Amino acid sequence: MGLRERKKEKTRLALLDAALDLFLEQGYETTTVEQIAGVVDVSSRTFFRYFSSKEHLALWWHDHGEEIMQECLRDRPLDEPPFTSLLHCVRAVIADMRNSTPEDTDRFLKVRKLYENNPMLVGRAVARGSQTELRLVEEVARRTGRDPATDQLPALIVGFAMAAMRVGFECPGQEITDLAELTGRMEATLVVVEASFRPGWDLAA
Amino acid sequence: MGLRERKKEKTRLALLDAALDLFLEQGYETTTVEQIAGVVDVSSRTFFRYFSSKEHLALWWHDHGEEIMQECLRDRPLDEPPFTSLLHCVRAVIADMRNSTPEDTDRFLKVRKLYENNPMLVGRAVARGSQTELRLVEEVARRTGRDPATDQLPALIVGFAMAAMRVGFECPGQEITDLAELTGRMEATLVVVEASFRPGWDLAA
DNA sequence: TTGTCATCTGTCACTCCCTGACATACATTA
DNA sequence: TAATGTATGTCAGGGAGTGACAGATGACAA
Repeated sequence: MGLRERKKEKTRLALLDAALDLFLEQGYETTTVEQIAGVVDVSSRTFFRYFSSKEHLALWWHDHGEEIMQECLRDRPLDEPPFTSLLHCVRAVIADMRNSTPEDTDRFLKVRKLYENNPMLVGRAVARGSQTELRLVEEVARRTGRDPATDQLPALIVGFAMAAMRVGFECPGQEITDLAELTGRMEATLVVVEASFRPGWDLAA
Repeated sequence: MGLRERKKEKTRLALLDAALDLFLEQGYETTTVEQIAGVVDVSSRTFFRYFSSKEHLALWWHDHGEEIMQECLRDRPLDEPPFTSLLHCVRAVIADMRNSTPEDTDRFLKVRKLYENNPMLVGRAVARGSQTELRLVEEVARRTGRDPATDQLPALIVGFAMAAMRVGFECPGQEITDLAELTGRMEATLVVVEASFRPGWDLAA
């Protein structure tokens, strides 16, 4: 990896960290792009070359998680019930969080705190991930031989799985200072979810 | 109702209709507030006095639906399982759509079409409704004697119910020109949802 | 009818988000 | 070291959204 790429990555992470800290200090809305760029000593224009929008920063982990889910889904056996597959994908996201660097660990916790302070950001994450969600629906439909145009079940399966992941990640109203605590809660949520559905519901006629 | 209020309501609806038509004709992003205001012959400043944002227009039905859900939940018997209560609330929203004026009927169909063309707007709706969703979680927790801070079940219950409503309303990839078709699909989705959960899951220990 | 009062509206000026274009500075590679 | 490609800063500008102020228009009482 050349000097150029190293510098880019460094700037990218510096922007991300500066933004997360400012968001938590003085609020998401009141923090301007100019401020964030100022901390890292780059121009606002450069900021937008690294992150397509201010939102993009706050939704950093979400983008990453969606990639993992898509990859993971492709690797699941075809005869596995689709909802089970998706919960495996959520667990893959959790595993990735567990295997992350200490720096990324801090970022996960900060993002969670940010979501707690700004619940609307969760919705913005849904908005940003709408394309991915559609692709997941397509994939689930393909794997189960269903037509997503006339059959809402694939959309329901994906919708429920994503809702489960969000609820697990948010942990509203709790002081969470440890990644293990966060991932533990996410796991616990998945266990509750698994016990909530009727066996075979995601393969119903 | 005085002339003043009638004029206001007229302007409000004119803005809404002009916006929906423009959104469907030339796209949501490319339509400017100035254009919408221009059609109705008011200033952009006045537009923002009627709708707090451009998004607010597109999310008109969503705001309305959330109000109904909150009211409805309060009227449900306390001994009813919470998820069942919420599905009743969704049905109250559907009933309201069925009882709406022909003008509102057109608007429902246009909004649905708009969501189909711009899936990210669904997420924006989630973002806008995040406060309401939190209140629903609080209410479900209160009614079931749970602590939303340590117990994710209330959040899951609400998350699943809202996901069900969204999936039913979206009807991705389908030509829908009739309100009865739309409400029928939403009902059908709810029936699928009701059959998917294990009895008593929303009261689990 | 008229005058007063409340409210609605338009204009203006402003901040912030975000983008395209262009010139410059820098890293890479030969 | 020279040539090339990429990253950055500056500048200009559009669109969303807001605060302040003045003028227009309904509401209402005398």
